[in-house]
Amino acid sequence: MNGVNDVNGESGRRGRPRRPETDTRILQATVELLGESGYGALSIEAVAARAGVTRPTVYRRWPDKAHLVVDALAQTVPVAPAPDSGDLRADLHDLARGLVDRLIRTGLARIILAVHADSFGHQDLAVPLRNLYLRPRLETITDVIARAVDRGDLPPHTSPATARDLLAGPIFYRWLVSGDLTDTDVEELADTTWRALTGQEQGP
Amino acid sequence: MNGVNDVNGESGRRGRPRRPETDTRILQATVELLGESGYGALSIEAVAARAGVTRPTVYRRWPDKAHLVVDALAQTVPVAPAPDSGDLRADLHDLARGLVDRLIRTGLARIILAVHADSFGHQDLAVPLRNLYLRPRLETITDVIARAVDRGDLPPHTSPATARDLLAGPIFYRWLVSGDLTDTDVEELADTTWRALTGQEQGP
Amino acid sequence: MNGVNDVNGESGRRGRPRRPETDTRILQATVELLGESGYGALSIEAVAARAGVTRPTVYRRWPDKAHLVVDALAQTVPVAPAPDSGDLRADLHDLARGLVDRLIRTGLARIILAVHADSFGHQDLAVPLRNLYLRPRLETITDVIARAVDRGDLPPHTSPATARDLLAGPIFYRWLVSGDLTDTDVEELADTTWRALTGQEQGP
Amino acid sequence: MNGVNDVNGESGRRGRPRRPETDTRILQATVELLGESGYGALSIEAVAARAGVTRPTVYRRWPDKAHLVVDALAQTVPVAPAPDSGDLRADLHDLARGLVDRLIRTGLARIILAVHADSFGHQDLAVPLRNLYLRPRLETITDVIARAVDRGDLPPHTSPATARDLLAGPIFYRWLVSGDLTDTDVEELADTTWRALTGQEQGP
DNA sequence: ATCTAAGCGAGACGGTACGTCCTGTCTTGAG
DNA sequence: CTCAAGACAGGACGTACCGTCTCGCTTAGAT
Repeated sequence: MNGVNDVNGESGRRGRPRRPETDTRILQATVELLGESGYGALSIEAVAARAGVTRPTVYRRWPDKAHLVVDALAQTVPVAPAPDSGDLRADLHDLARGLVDRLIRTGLARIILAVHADSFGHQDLAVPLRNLYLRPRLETITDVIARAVDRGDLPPHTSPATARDLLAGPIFYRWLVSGDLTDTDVEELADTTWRALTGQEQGP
Repeated sequence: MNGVNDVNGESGRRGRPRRPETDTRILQATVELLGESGYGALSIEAVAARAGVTRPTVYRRWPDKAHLVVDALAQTVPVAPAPDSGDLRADLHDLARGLVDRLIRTGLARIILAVHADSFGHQDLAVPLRNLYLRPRLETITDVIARAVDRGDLPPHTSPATARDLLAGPIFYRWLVSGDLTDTDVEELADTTWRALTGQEQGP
Repeated sequence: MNGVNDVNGESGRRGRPRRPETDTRILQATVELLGESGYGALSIEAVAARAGVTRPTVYRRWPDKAHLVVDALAQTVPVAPAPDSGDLRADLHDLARGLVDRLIRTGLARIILAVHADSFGHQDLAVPLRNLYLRPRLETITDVIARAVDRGDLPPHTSPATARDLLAGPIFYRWLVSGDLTDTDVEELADTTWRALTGQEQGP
Repeated sequence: MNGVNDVNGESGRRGRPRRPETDTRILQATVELLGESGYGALSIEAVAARAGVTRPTVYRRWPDKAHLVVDALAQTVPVAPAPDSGDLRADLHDLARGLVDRLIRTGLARIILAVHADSFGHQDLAVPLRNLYLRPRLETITDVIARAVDRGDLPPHTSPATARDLLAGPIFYRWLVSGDLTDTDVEELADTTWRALTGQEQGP
């Protein structure tokens, strides 16, 4: 639960304790620099300088750039609360807008993509990324679906995971291949997913 | 149509002409190294060495790693032919399997993701990536949809682009968040999309 | 007499003739750039660019930087006329001032030093440098001495070459080790040499 | 006294200390390569390779080739002891032979000339060159002169600096313009200088 | 109160790669 | 044959980071 960083892992209590402020400053610097220049251009050197810390101090806590970034994302990006208006269609639109506003428009999606691309095949990175970062955020969506099933707004055999992929997948894919995403696009895609899930008369 | 690399662009034919073989060797080396170690770890240095060429020779043709990789992808990854069995469901399954077999299982998807993450905000890179690489490959999917609409297998107001996002989006999204993709997953997601498009009784 | 450069040496009259203007422009550019940034920083590339010519055109005429510079110096730096006032002391002062004004103060001495340092051991360079550049300039001095011997102002066994070294050597040496040379220094050194040659009462 | 290189200069003793061996190895390699191919052809790259060190390690200590070479000369070329036979004429011959044997015949003079040519106008280079390298070596000569004045072998108003220039200047000048120097030349020039200083019957 | 282990800033170090510049040679097409 | 243009192999430039290491100093809990 406490990230990739050991934070005085089980072993240690002897010796001078780490200043907790140092952790914060490094993560803060990481987030700032990610926002300014992206994952590829991020260097440990720059993070350390921005945090007013030396490189070894960073390496004492995180083994490399990727692990550092995962922690920075996990501890910095807030998990949005799951919408619960009682109306599935409204909730889906809410979720869709949330994805766009909090991930795509802020540039976060780009960073996460880069970390993902870097992490494939590195289990020590991909696993924490999924557990720390993704899981709680994905659950926001599956919770909404599960509640709709409970309410009877969706058929009982509806798979929350598949429904989630049906909502978020097309949005990210559209963004990826077109490079842009208008509000109308998002509305339309959310509606299409809602119709697909509920079996309303066809679109798109 | 001739890539990011100028290939003796408009300017003329004066001076010693470029050896066309050199282009090929560099792109070939790029593809090989991408496959071996991914986009992040790719260095121009290594590409040049593998191609039996000096670094300046590479820089004469492509301004940086990203542009080089875009060209390498565009000229190397084959565009799969659009399936045309006459049966939409079969075609969709075919397309879905194709995405997985040719992009995800080969590691290409990971590379494309990395290039994308690098390219956002760099129009000189993102635009060629979309025009040279993505567009022809996306058309394979929209062609299948358009033909199904013509045949009357899909409602006439069906948007090929949206249908495309509905098919490919969930697959990539699932792969992204779970890190893996079984054949069953793919079948199920393709079926869900088919049902959503045709309005068959609901899943998933 | 025609320098290191072949200037359509004996062999050629067939084919398109060389534009003589090109020779001039290249030498001119060389002298300018030498003055601006010295011998070490001079590049054939820059010479060609300044002369509005391509690199191979330069290489067709001179095999390398050193040969080019020797020719540029020989054809550009004027040979000062030998002073002949009838008074040896005045002539020596004149020569000394000339060395300082035309070589040291203009930066030429520095360039010649660099070429010399580069040329040692390269006979194909050192020989033309001495024959084309140095010899005519050294003769200005030995001529003055020889005339003074003829006039009886100096003992008949005076060696013009040694006398020359006794005049010019200390001046250059002083400049070399102190980095600067005041008018008084020069006067004093010239006087010392005059006294040494004529056997006047001792200094310095 | 400690060269152009900081050698953990005033700033302090924090951080991992430099291996002193590294300094030595780099200077050693510099001297060797200077001897093999001269100043112009010397590259930091080659020095680093020969010293078994990487380029950045060299640049950490010296800003460029010229500074490196100045230190290499200063720390490597021994200062010859001043001759003190009690006989001025013998001492002058001794000094002259020393100049030729230790500077000209070893190729050192050529290197020093090249550094000088490079250093003019660069005070940060010319000043250390004079202070570290030249000054102690020039003093060998002026000491001899000063002692001769004390002994009464030279007139009391004799300027040691001028006398020094009168001895060394002609020798270097002769070497420079003729490219060679026989033992007889040197003897003759030293004698000429001795006569000039003491006012013996004239030569040359 | 001392001991001892760790944190930490500082900076050296061997490396790899960067992107640029220049060298000297070559290949083409035009004059 | 000249010449402009420009490709090419090669080599060096000076810089930026990497990840590791060795210092001296500081900060604490354990003794």
